[in-house]
Amino acid sequence: MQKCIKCNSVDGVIRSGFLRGKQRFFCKLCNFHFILENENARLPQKATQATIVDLAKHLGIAASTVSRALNGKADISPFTRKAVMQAAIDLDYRPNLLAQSLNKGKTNTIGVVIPNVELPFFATALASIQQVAIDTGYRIMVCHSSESEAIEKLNTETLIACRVDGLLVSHSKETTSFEHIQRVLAKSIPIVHFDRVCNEIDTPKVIHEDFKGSFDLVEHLILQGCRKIGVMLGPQKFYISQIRLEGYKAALQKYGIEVDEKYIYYSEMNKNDGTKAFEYFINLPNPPDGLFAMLSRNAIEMMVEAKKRQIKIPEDMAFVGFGDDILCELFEPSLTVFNHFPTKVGEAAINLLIENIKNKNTTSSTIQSVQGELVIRDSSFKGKS
Amino acid sequence: MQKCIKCNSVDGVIRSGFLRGKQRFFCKLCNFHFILENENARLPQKATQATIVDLAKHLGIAASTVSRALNGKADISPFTRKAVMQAAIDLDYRPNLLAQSLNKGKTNTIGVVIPNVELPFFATALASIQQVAIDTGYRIMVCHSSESEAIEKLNTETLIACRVDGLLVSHSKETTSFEHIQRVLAKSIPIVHFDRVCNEIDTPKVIHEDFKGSFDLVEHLILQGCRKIGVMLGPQKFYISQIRLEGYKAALQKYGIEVDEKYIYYSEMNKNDGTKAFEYFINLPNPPDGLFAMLSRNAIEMMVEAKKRQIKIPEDMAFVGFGDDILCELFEPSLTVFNHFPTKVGEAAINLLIENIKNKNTTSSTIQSVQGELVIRDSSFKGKS
DNA sequence: CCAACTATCAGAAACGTTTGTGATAATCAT
DNA sequence: ATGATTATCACAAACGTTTCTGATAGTTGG
Repeated sequence: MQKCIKCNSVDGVIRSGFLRGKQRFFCKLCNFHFILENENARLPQKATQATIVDLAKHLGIAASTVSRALNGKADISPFTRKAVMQAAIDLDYRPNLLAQSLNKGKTNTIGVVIPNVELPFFATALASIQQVAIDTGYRIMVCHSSESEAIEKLNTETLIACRVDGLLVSHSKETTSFEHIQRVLAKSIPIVHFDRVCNEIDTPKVIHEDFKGSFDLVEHLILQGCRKIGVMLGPQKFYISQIRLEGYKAALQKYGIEVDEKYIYYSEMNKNDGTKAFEYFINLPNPPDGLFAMLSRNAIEMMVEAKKRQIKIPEDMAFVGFGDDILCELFEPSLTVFNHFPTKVGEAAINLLIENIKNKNTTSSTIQSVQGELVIRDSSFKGKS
Repeated sequence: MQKCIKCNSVDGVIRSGFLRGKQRFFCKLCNFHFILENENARLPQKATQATIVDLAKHLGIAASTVSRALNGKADISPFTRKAVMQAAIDLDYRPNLLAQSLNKGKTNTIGVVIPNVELPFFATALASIQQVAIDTGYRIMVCHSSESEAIEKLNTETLIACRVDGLLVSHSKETTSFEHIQRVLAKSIPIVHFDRVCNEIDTPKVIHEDFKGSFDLVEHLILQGCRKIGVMLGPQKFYISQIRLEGYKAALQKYGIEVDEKYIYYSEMNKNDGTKAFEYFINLPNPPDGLFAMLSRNAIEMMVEAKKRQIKIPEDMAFVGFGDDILCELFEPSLTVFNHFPTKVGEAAINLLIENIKNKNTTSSTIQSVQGELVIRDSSFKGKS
């Protein structure tokens, strides 16, 4: 029925079970098990990338010697070393980082989880993170969650599956459960939160002055004469929303202004939410004379609406936003903002993480706050100081 | 002198060479070589991450069985499979992607090289690339070159050292030599260029309509009555600069307008180069009545300068730019642009790459052009059509 | 000249997977 | 009951490195 692939005889061949879905045979004559392979399974494979073993064979020496020569270890004669180096160039050898990492137990790679690269804050922070990483010999692997909790969790899994040495995390706006972070901690993988941190878990964090920035902006509005100050926040559960709201309230309290819930507007931080927020505020029985938006983009969207309605800025209505941006500077009127220096935040975060990777003593519960700066511009400045 | 670490005797121990800088000993009694270890070298290591072998030991079966059970292969009894699955949960097992990739010879990872995430075009393109990657089961590893040729080459090396399955490349503005790309090709690693492509090497490319976009913008200016049209480009050697310049010239030619070299300005595409360019143009003996900038950010910088000088836009001077952006839409006057749809470019690029990874038949020299769209706004529209 | 020492290298194990092959006990058919 | 067949698993090799251990030939010193 079936020729034995070893002795070519037909007589002794019997069927012998199924292996991975395929019929298996057994030749009683040569005492050999086999399966019929489909022919094209064994294509030549064209090994394109030279390995250490290739170098070793090429030179007629042991692979271990090649490795030591390449890595500049002792125990190698100058002659051998030179030969190995030359062979590496000739064969265009590149070390396989996968194998190296597997062997060494570390990847020299840092995983970065951010909600959205299209937000200028994260783009800039990311750029600075990458720069520091390069300078310190690390690679980064960036995942963005597109503001989705599910994707954020997926990304975290992926990164720990890739065995990154550490994690830099900024949560999506909809993230409310943090088991994925707990799991990272349980495996004692160093992690640092930045910007959108999670206050329910004890991790090192780098934040900016959310409270102070918010406070300063609102105080500035008050000093410019505003008394009815509206605030546009992100989602209500969102940690940053809460902190910034506290800053807002504190400033009002300092000047004896009562907090009116009607002046607090929560949003999903989507593209045209500023427009919606303005609609809301302007239709209040007693519209605000000052508006503070958590994202400066939203503040600008609101100003666009205000200009459409011939509202004078800043006289009739003043605007301030959180986070600086080229748009804030170039828009007319230019927007008063609290600059939270994304570059500094990124740098602080990765430096803290690298430190934690190196000294395994997991100095957690460090909280670094990056100093920000109030930038007063035309959208709110009425000449008072 | 030195106690043997095996038989604890002192008599038979002699020095025997140096190994990696450390004194080596030999015990003649137990015929054993050894080196003095520093104590803290052998710290417990606290293996935190469970492996397949851990699962196997825990269940008292072979590692291969565990692997097959986890991967849903045949040959596993339902009972065993269930036990393995449960153990995987109990021990919080995560497959080691490094080991998997090393074994399989592929990483399911795509390397992305971009010049700068802070440019809106690349941020948006990157977001769409990541989305497609997730949907198709790939990971991406992003490196940005910060517009530096050296870093770009470094990044390319890193990515091929990580054994990515394919490469998505957009060159830095200063890249003029392409050996690093040649090397990638030599190793037959699939590669796709997008946006800032390299026309000297035969690779699949995804571009947008640089020529047509440029042509349309300039033609639009002409139709609005402009006759002296200045153009602000990137570096002269930069491929995109050349193509867009050709579109500019073609439009002038179509309407019988002579090309004047004085109206061509090259820049480094830095932050305030728009301001410098405007200084240049406005100080010409015969200043332009229309300005076309290769980056819309630069166009807006020029408009800021123009407004400072009370120049009426678009009556006295009209502006257009390449690439759309929220800033273009919100700035006043809003900027006429050629939208080149970064999302589409990113999607097309990664789809093309994945196709090339799967069918190894390297269908190179494919050039896909993503259709763009002229968006006419206030900065140039004078009522004529 | 011989023991002690040195420089240089080879071999093997390990990192965590996947997969090809062989082995065993149980089941089936006659 | 016995030989054919099946289901299930174990074992080992392989991926490309690094590193530990041991082996060899050569060198030194008295």
